[in-house]
Amino acid sequence: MLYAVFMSATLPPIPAPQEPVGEPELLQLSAAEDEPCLRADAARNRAALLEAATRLIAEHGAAGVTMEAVAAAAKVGKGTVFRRFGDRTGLLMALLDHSAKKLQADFLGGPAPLGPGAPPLERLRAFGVAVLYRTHEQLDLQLAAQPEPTRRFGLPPTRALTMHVTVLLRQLVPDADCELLARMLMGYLDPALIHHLTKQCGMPMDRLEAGWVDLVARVTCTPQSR
Amino acid sequence: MLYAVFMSATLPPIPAPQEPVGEPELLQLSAAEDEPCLRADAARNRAALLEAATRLIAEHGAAGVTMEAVAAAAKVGKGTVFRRFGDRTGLLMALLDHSAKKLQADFLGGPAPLGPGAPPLERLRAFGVAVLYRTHEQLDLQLAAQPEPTRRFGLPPTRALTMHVTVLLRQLVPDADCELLARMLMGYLDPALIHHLTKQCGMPMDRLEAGWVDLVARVTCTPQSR
DNA sequence: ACCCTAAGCGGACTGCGGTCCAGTTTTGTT
DNA sequence: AACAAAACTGGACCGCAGTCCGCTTAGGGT
Repeated sequence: MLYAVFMSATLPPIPAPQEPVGEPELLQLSAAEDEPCLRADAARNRAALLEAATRLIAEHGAAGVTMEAVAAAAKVGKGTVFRRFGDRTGLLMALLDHSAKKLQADFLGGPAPLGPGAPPLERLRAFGVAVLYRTHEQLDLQLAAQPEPTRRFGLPPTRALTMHVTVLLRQLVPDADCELLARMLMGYLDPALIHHLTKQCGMPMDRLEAGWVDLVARVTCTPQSR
Repeated sequence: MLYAVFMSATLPPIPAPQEPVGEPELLQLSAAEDEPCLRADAARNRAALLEAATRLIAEHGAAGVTMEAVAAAAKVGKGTVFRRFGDRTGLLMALLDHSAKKLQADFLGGPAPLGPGAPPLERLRAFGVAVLYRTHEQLDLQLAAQPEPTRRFGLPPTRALTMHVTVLLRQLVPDADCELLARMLMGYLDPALIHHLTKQCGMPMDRLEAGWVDLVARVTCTPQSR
């Protein structure tokens, strides 16, 4: 289960500080393909680093993942870690990459009700529930991987999800401001919020799930509220 | 305009790491009253620190506010800053304290449509718009003051706002899960989101405002969508 | 006016994220 | 096989948030 992860890449080798674009642009499905084949040794080190990070998380929780520790555990210099992943957040996101890709594949081409084939409303419901549980499973990692507020919404994975929701919404409520609505719905799925509601307020997941369904119903002005 | 700010306190002198409570508890209006009268010198230093911080922000932006720099500018030891404000976030939040208190007073006891006296729906609309613009005015500070994800939702100011929305919602849609709905609506007002939409996507504030009104309409199942 | 104690103070110290660059390895070219 | 450019490496180095602890001082009690 691990090795697939180690081989998939997310970030450009040297992520030049990319200026955010003013216009929402076309869906950038596979945000990867940024790795124009690493040099042999680099690839090896990359895998070693991800493996080390995984081990450290398992042992000391996501909080215990120090860049220096990961470097040491992978028997590699600190600079190498940064060169490969840009920063701490980048490393952690690389660990989430596998599951992110899978989710994306599921709702883009997987079986109904998540994938195409089901009516939009059902897909939207299923989407929220799927994200909800995925996030719940990986809470600590998701939280630790949260970048500084300024970048939170610009990252490829988030944008892909938001875009998907936007598209579904456009089918359901064509004459609303679907971009805003989508952003909003995504807010409900924010890892930090899920953490707060479940861990700090003690809400069970069913309630969050029901909340999502209800929310979708309200936003789309569908009946069946609760 | 400045001095009122410097005199109002927000944080307990030595903020013991408070465990978050499992139960949502009663509205804790004035989250202050935590300062059981500082010693004269301490109060003086506190004011000096806030003033220094304000100056630094004006000169170098919120990003340039280093704890050491603030301490130096206020001619005070670094330890003093931390003792007084707990951490960087605490210091920045103290700077926002004044405007937070004002907002709170406005919707708790101020004139309609924000305060009591207007029907709940109007109040809710007005509330969102008010928060929207307040946040927009202080964007950099608000962003910089954003705590780590784990604490984002537990802080007194946020809780007060959420509670207010919850109460309004209960009047509007009594048999919905108003807590979740409120949390959701608050998500739309997240400083990070506002920053992203306005600064990175170039949306004008009117659109966000319209988005809020529409959102409220949908969530409460009121007509007048758009 | 003096003293005693708790509150406050400051700056040395630690740990981590992130940068830098001189040196090394890989890979394509002739 | 030899070479040169490009890519990668490692660890010294920097700045900042946050901690710690011995010293100072305010201010109530007598």
